[in-house]
Amino acid sequence: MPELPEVETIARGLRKTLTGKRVESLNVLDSSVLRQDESTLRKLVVSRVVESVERRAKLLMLGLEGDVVFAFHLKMTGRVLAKPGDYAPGARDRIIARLSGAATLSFQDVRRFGYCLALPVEDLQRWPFYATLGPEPLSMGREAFAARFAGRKASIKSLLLNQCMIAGIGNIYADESLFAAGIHPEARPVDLSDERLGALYDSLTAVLRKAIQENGSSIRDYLNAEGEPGAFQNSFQAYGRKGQPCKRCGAPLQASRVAGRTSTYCPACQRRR
DNA sequence: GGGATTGTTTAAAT
DNA sequence: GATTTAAACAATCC
Repeated sequence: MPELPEVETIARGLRKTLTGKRVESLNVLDSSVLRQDESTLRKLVVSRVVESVERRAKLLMLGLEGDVVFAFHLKMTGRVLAKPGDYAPGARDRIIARLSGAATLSFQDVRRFGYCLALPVEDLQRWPFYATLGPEPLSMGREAFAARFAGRKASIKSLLLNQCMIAGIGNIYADESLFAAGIHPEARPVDLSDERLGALYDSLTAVLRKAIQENGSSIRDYLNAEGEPGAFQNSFQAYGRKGQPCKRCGAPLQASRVAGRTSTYCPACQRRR
């Protein structure tokens, strides 16, 4: 579930506690979350200082001393938590890093869909997933967004979820932004004016900013770096509200399968074209 | 126990 | 080749 706002919230929390601290040891409790040999990971991570904590798309990226990036993808149920130095690993922990200053980084994932990967920065652009990521929604701008989507014939929902088109959007924020803009998930950009695409951009960025303010959305698994849930799930207008009244017009929300996943929308406020 | 859940990759179709 | 669609996959929950 962690999408852009959740990963951004985690990054902000970790930045405060991990920046400037040195990785003293790494404990791999479940090697299935690795994308490389444990020895390679260890060589790239252990004994390096954490210089920065950033987010790109849904990736959490620790910038390490010596131009190395330690990246985490949380997929559905991953967590990255800042714990005290005496933290004892639990059943969900996959990787534990002990840092100077009595800090522990805990990478948890019940379902093990998530992964982590350390790379020298010069190899980042050779990582196909990273190299093909689309622009960041909060910094690309309204005109660039409209131009990028204009003329496309796939459903707007599938394009919003496509990380090559735009980075960091998942099912929650796709449904919420389409509701806010009054656009049907199956609408095709080719049928939408630049004005409507621009309005979608405004809705999308407003939803993302509000969600970041609220520390993300917690459905069942997401926690921020401090182990606290987010609050944006209390502001959902569409996601997961099938059958409940539209908060704008009162009509019952509908759900259908678009781009292979459940999409919840208001049949009255979000017309197909 | 079957269906739903999700982000990404891969394959297939257009 | 570009674009679009669909299926597959990971593991767990209810």
